[in-house]
Amino acid sequence: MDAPATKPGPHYEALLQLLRTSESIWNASRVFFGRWDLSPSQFNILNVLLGSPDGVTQIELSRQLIMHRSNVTGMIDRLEQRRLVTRRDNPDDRRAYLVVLTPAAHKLLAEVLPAYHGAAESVFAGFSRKRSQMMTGELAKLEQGVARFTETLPR
Amino acid sequence: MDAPATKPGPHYEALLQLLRTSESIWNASRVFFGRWDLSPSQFNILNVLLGSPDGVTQIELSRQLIMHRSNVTGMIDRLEQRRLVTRRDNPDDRRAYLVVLTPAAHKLLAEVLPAYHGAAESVFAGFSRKRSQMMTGELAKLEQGVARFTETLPR
DNA sequence: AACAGTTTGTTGACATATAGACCATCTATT
DNA sequence: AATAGATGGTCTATATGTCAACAAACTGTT
Repeated sequence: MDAPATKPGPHYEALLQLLRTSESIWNASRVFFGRWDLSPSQFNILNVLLGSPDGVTQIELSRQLIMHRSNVTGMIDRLEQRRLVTRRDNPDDRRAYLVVLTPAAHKLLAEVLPAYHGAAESVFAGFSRKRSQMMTGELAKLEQGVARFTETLPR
Repeated sequence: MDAPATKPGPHYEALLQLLRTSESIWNASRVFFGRWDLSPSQFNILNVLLGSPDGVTQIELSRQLIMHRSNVTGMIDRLEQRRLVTRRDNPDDRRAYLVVLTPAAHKLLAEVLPAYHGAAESVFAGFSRKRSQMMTGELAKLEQGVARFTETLPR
């Protein structure tokens, strides 16, 4: 008899389903962005940069995308090699760069973004706008629950 | 004027929120499982194996966990080094192993699982059971939408 | 039985991710 | 001004992930 001694319950089920769903979205997005030779993570970086024409420091990118700063180094390296971003010197802080999009990246995003929005619509076919809004609210609340929980953890 | 020409809409918002929420759950789970020196991915493998006492082939693991089979090789390698799983020869198919949990892994999971279920409850504090069930249903439906969409993609 | 096509696991190349150490630089306190 | 502490970016080591190519073994057809 080595069955687990605890019964999962609907909260646990929801958690697993959430992770499963997001994983399938992430995988689908990899195929989707592959048409432009982009990874989902690369797209996310470009997307953040689009909102800040004056440039964003790498540490700021790491915060917005919830990744370690050492990871940003390599991501920006590869995007720079592909001439999609440039590291601009920051006169206010000689430690930090300001990462900005190149014109080529703007052109690329002008093509990708509408397709991405369209893809979202297609995935949510059968969901009313109201239902999506409800879902966003629930997920945001759940995210707060996660944050609350994280603070109770050691380390 | 280089603002994006498309308006996102609530479906798009929900998609982004879903990805954000699941990312924060994943990060929280990394800290959580760290107490037992496990990564979330390692836990997921052990969790699947727990449900199949007769063992699971690596390709089957890759399907259930939605990862490439080449990734399973390394994951099982490391889990085997830590003596949490063993590769058992499969008489019915000499290409494939049957991966099974060691007694040590059973012991570990008996400690981790209740804590994990408890963590799920804590994260979902403020959600009724019914609401979580609703959410599971919505997410499952969304996952189907993703699958449908994926089939429309080239490649 | 022989063959073609498929499937399983491994390998190598690479991208993406964390963590820690390190240096240069910034900030605050004295 | 000097210095102590914090911060930004990089580097190394390692884990996790994809993909393509390969060998061994399986399956179905003839």
